[in-house]
Amino acid sequence: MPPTPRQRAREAAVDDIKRIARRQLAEGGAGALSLREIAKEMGLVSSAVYRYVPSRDALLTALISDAYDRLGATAEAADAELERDDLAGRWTALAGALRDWARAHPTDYTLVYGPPLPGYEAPPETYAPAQRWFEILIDVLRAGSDEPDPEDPVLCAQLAAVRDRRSPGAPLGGIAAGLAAWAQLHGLVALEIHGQTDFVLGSGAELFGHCVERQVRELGLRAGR
Amino acid sequence: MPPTPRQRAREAAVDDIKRIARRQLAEGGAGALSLREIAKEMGLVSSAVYRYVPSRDALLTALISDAYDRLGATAEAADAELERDDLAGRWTALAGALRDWARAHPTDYTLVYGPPLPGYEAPPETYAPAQRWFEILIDVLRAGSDEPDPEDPVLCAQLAAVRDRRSPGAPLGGIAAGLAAWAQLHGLVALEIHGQTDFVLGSGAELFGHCVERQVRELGLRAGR
DNA sequence: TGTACATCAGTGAACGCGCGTTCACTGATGTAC
DNA sequence: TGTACATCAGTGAACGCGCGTTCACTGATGTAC
Repeated sequence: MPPTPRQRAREAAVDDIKRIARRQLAEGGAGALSLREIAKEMGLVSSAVYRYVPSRDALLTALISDAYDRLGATAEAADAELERDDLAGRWTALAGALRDWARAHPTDYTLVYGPPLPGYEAPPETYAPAQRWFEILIDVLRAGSDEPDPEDPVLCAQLAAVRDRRSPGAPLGGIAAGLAAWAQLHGLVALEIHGQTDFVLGSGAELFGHCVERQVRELGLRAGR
Repeated sequence: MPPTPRQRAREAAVDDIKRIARRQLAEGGAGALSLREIAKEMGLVSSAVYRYVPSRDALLTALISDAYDRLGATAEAADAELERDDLAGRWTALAGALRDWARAHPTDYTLVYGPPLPGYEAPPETYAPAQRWFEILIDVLRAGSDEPDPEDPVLCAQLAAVRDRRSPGAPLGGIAAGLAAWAQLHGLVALEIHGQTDFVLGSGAELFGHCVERQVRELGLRAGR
């Protein structure tokens, strides 16, 4: 059954609310999210938003959950365009998708990977979508690399736990190198969207590309065919 | 001339204000910094804080500037304990100082490297202290590494500019590797204090140590003597 | 096709709250002669 | 050493503001018979 006009209007209103809310977050941080201001911008009286959103906190939760979802979807779309065995291409695409998405939506990136919002506890239902980008990364890593296993026994135990949960059979050295690369990608992206690479280099694109190339080489990821 | 009792009392009051302010930031983010609340905690009437601090924004500026200063001082202290030619040791110490300081003062770390505070523009006088940690890093890197120069001519031009400003004569491959390592350290620290590595590994210490060891090897940093 | 009723969107007033900042003031602490 | 004056810390009241949320309401849109 198709949605009734009322349902469509309702969904459109909720989308409007979220759109304005995201803009508020982008412009003024979490403290700037204001239901009253949203109502005003929509030409509604302040209490009317409560027809669409139960509370300010619930709206924030929805926005965070959406952000996870969008990053995951972007990553999956980028990954799906490539041959399964083109590991180098897939890694490069995933890294690029992360950077592009973060630059296009810095606020959402900060919601997902940045400092946790004070007084806000992520509800359990956001855990699974939170990990989609990471899942694909681990999937690509499954090919392994020829890095030697780390010596630290504590680290090896931690890595073994990650491996057993996500990627049985992969060598520990590869997992370690993958996590190291993951942290590097995050560092590059975070520094760039916070303006630190601009300050040092003028543009973050080239250093990012360079690092991704090195990662592909170091992780032993091969192009398919 | 020694400070008069009044001056000492004044400085103590300012320190109290900053201490409480830092706690507020840690507990509730930038939005939670409240002059009224500070006054209340000090047993003062709300207008009395204006004897010590001209405005909320000025207090915030002072806190950020303090944070840069403290990180710089911590790094310098860690670096000073080692022989000048013990490059491997100095790099490891700098990395460890960054991580320890960030873990001990996550709010200050976020002020320095995190998302810029909305509506807040860093005043020019904070630029210089902002770079102290980075300066030492570049200083250690001066020894260079045997990484080949990057191929991307745009990146090479950017790296050359950094080199000419900070470290004349260093090979471009070494600068690139140094910046890549810098981003990785930042990524590891940021992910850890935001709870992401805990989620994946349980503890970030071991992966951090592993990565720093690899960096020292890759950057070709030698122990002195 | 028409009518009775339920659902829902939106209104307008009000609640209590905490905020940054100003201002005229009191009284204590310092300084100059 | 004592006195006159300036500096400074702290008070208390007030300003105007925006916020989240509740509640009883009106009127339009849908649904069941």
